[in-house]
Amino acid sequence: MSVDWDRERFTLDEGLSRAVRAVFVQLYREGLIYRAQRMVNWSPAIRTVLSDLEVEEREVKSHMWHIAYPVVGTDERLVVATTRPETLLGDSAVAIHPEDPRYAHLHGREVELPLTGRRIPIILDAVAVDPRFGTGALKITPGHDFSDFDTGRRHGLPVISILTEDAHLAAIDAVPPKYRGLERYAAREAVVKDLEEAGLLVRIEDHKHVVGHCQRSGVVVEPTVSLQWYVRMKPLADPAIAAVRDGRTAFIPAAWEKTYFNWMESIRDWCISRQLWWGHQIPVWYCAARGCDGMHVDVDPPAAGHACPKCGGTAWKQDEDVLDTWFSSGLWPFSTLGWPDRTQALATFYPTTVMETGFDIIFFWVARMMMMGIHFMDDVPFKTVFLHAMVRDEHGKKMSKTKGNVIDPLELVEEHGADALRFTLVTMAAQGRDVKLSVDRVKGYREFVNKLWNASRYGFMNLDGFEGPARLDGLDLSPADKWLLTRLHDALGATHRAIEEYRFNEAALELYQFTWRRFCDWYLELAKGAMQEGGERRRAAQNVVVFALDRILRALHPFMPYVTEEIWQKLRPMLGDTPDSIVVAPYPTGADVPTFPDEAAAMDAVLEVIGGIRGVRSQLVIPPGEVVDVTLRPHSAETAARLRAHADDVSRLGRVTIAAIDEAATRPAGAAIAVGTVADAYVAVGEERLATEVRRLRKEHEKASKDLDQVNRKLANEGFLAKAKEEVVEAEREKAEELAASLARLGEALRALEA
RNA sequence: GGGCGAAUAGCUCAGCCGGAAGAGCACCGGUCUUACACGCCGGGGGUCACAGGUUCGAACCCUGUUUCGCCCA
Repeated sequence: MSVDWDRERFTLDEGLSRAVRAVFVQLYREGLIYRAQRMVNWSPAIRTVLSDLEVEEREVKSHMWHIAYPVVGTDERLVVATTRPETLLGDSAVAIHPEDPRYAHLHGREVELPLTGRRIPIILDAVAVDPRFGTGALKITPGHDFSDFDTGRRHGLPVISILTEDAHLAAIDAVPPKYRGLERYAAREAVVKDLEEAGLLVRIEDHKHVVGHCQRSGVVVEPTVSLQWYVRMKPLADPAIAAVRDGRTAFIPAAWEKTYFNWMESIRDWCISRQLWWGHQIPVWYCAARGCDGMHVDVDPPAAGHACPKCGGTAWKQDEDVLDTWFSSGLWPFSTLGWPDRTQALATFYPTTVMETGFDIIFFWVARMMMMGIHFMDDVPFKTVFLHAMVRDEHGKKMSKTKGNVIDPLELVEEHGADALRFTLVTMAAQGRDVKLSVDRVKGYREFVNKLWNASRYGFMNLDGFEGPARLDGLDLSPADKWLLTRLHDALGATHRAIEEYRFNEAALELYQFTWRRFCDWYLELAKGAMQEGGERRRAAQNVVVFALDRILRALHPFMPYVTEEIWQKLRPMLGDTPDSIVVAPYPTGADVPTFPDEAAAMDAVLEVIGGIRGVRSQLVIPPGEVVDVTLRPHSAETAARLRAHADDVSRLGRVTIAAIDEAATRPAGAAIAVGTVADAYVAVGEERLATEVRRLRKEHEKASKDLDQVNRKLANEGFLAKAKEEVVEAEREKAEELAASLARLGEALRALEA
């Protein structure tokens, strides 16, 4: 799968722009777009309104100022608590709870608004006022607070906007001249100072509260009343909810569907106009005649001489605002394919298959594509939404420039390589979890890249005289070859399945384990024998190496693109007919790799014996340079035959000389005993090491004994025998037999040594 | 305040339909064996946050608690 760059698009391209206008006009005509005067989030930094989603709530340490408002006609003072003292200049009322006995006598009275000389009413409001919170009295500033705006509407209070669009105090009657032109925080200081001097500041408390910040600029958002365009969301959201509920679109990981539902079901209308200089200008033209509110809403501007339906005027002025960028992004799945024209591309590619993106824009983008796609195309925009993990810093924090905790991927690439970084990200991106990027792991996987390179190098070094193309038929494949091919088949199958299920980390780890643990650690070591031997054995090993490398490289390519392409290009001459680049080579599924289950199992037995010998050597501290005698005692004639066939491999990889392979062999003097499930190995370590060997065997004996007890307890449990699945019981029985046999031989070995 | 998720080896993380715990790094011992010391061989290390429950059997399912993270108000 690769990118079709011919289809690269920018949302401000002409075609997409036409789609945006067409959508706006249709939604307007359907009554789904409307214009309204409301309280909005205003960013004084970039001087535009923001949608709810663009506002980031953050907890900030601030203060709660308690301010006394003198009650008109009495000596009393009504104390209100506020986090924004400067906004008192725009207060329209003070609210108390109608049933609060403390204030019952104040019903119907007025207070004098400090610093202004204005009088404002005391109103009764059971919705906004919680008598248990603070002083039970609340200043109402409908021009600068969401909740106060609603309260103001309930009581018909005037809305006073005291701030300019860059959050300075405005030159209006409500604002005393001395404060005009002050920035909002400077105004706060001035107001607090003046209140204190006037004796109206009762006290200041420390207070933590949540404040909206502009996502883009970081400044505190200013709630402001203004006239904006909105999309009515519910009629669009309902079908989009249904589409996910009935499985027409599925989220992976599925847990995100909850997030989607949660938001969609409590969706609010979307403010789409923005006061920015760039973007899609709103396709609405207003009649320029004074006092006329005629409008022209269309894909194209009014033609010359087009008369206003209300006043007959012919002068028009387009709305200066532009649309929220997500408005055009929401059309992406069909606007990029030529909509509103019914193009061939649209017919071919819509609905699309997979949408891959970050969970942080499920609301911004995914949900809106769903809504717009269903509304305008009558079908979902994609069948699957795959949400990848998000890379966080080592402490799990979201990286951000303002926090300064960004790990620059280019630096990591510089240090460890692009392949290592990509592979690390894939292995760490388990479904539903975020990635805490660990540099140590990148280092670790860089070594994997290096390992692959060296393994290939070894392969090429042994290919002199090899003609190609690599093939598996007509060869005298050794058990080691067959073992490798069988394991390759399984690994590729497991990898392929994992990819199909979007478990990319499992796919990558499967290939890592196979490549390093099986291909490099075992097969290439085993193949050294064949390579040295020459003849047919060498020819078989060469073919298998080339065949396996080709599959490994192709399978790893999506995870380590550079090194795999580099090596693969060197391999190509030995592969016969291939595409020019690994990028377009078919992805291996393992289906075409032959398997030999019996030989593979036989080989595993041989590997177990080698492992046993190595374990004894290492634990008794016999240096690798020291080649020692070993006598093998297979537990069956079958194993005996296998070990004879692989005697060379056993001696080379175990660094031993095989003295005998005999089912009736007994321990020679001075030998340690590697007890295995298929064979025991008597390793000549010398009398001086036997004391250590006794300790080692005792430990093994103890462990086997403990394991056996556990299994036996299970098998003695009637509930287990009655209710567990048959194959589980059978597996436990086999385990018990194996352990009992090992235990017996370990006991025998110990007695022999202790005698 | 509501919702979602996490807690597993010293660190970073896997662990599928419930059958007795895995990787990478780090650590310890041995080793420059003719692809690779960025390597090879071997080893130690876990009360799966806590408390209950369901089950023959729980890291996994249920309930509660604690801590942390994210989203929404």
